[in-house]
Amino acid sequence: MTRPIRVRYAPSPTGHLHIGNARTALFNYLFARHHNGKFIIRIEDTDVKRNVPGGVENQLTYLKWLGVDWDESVDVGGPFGPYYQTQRLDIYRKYAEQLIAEGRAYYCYCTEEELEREREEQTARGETPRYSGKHRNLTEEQRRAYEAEGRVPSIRFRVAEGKSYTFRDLVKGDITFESDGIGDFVIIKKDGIATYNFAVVVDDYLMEISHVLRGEDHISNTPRQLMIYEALGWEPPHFAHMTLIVNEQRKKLSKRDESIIQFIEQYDQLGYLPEAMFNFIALLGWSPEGENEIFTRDELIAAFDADRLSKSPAFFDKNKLNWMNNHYLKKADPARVTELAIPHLQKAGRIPADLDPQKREWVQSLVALYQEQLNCAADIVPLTDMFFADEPADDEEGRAVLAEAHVPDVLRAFLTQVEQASEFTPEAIQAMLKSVQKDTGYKGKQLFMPVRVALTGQVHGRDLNQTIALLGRGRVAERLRNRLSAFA
RNA sequence: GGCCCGUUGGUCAAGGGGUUAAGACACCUCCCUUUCACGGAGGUAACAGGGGUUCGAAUCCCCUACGGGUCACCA
Repeated sequence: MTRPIRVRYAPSPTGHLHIGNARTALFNYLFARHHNGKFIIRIEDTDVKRNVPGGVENQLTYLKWLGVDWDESVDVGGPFGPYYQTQRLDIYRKYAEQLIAEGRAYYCYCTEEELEREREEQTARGETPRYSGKHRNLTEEQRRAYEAEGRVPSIRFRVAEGKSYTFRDLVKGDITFESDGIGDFVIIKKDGIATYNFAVVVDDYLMEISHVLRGEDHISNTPRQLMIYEALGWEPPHFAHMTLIVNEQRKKLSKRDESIIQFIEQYDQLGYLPEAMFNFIALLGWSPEGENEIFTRDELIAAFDADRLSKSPAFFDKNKLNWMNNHYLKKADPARVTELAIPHLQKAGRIPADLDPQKREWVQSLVALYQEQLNCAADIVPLTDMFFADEPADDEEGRAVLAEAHVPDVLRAFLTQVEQASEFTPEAIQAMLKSVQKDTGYKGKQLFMPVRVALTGQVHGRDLNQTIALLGRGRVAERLRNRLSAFA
């Protein structure tokens, strides 16, 4: 308990940084930083077939993007390396052999097909599928016979009978498993590579990990790991199993789930802010004391407390994420938001790939005008449709406004002002509308709505003076004329 | 199916024997605003069900229901 705090995030490089993994990494990071401990990233690449090229880089890149940093890993090294499990194979083998020598593990020559058949039979009988222990006590002679057949063994851990294993989970409290529910499990695969349950124990021990914070889906792995700690005579770390993140169907977020964007990279591409993602993810399965929900990274480090980890599943509420990102976006420097928005406008073909200074300034003003409405930078495209369309697209409410009898009078008076204007700034436009009010006698909604809808097609929108200024005199005059001729 | 875990407003989510049962999102009302937003102030609304234990249960225990996780030579 008094040993130094060392925690780790141990992803398998099977894909891009997933929201659930990011959460695990984040909580480990917060825990480490809160306690002035070390945060380690270890790559669990023992399933060689599933490793994908670039998987490690993507994980690290987007962790950095989120604002997470680490003390030891594959890129920065550290005193407990190597940090790729496939570079630690000899270590696992050594401990596996030790277990064999002590009778705690044994060679198993069963083939894939034999095991499969066994499982099917058990399932058919309504039993829990589990290894029968067939090769538990092979004689030396039997072993030689299998070897002669050319069969390659795996190594299985010999699970004790009639024992129970209890651990104190920092989130769930005491959890107990009976060993009888667990069959002898493989620790070294036929290909000579350690399985997850074995490698994780050896590494966590050798890397002096003090606390294991991981997803609740690992609870049922814990007794197996406890058995290995026991067999090797090692003291296990403290465990904390965090609730899963679920979708609106209350199911664990799966990578195939279409309803929720799953990867951090995608949020980056859509123009979500890293500090908003950090804040949002930190609240997934954890809650701070007090009422505030907006936190900087340092505030979260200061506030983080594993005792406040939630027991019930965390729902990934994209509405709330949007609200939170919007909150950060509103406060962000307009220049920064503009940089985020530009690629989206370019991709949509709204603005040229290389912007001249004048156009750039216009885009900056456009983004600034819409900044407080953006849930993410990509929203700029649909929100500004009417600046780029030939004609504004009228919605239903807009059509109702235009049907009012006084509309042509207002538009005509405003057109006159526009044609005579010497400048076209928001201030000038405000003055023009004031004149229209004087000339026509219409004010308030009666005045503004016809102008707004005539120019934008909608009753909702941003500040009218600025909208008109950004539209530009030419387009404004043209739209007004088109509207008026439609009335005629 | 076995084993494990969970269940507080429409949605998240605090609270772990005595509370007017927080707060956020959404929604509604009002204020600000000559339009639209932003912002501000209010409001509606919850302890899955049944048994215990207790002077007292959302909180502790048991059962039921529902939801989830896991049962690999994946991690």
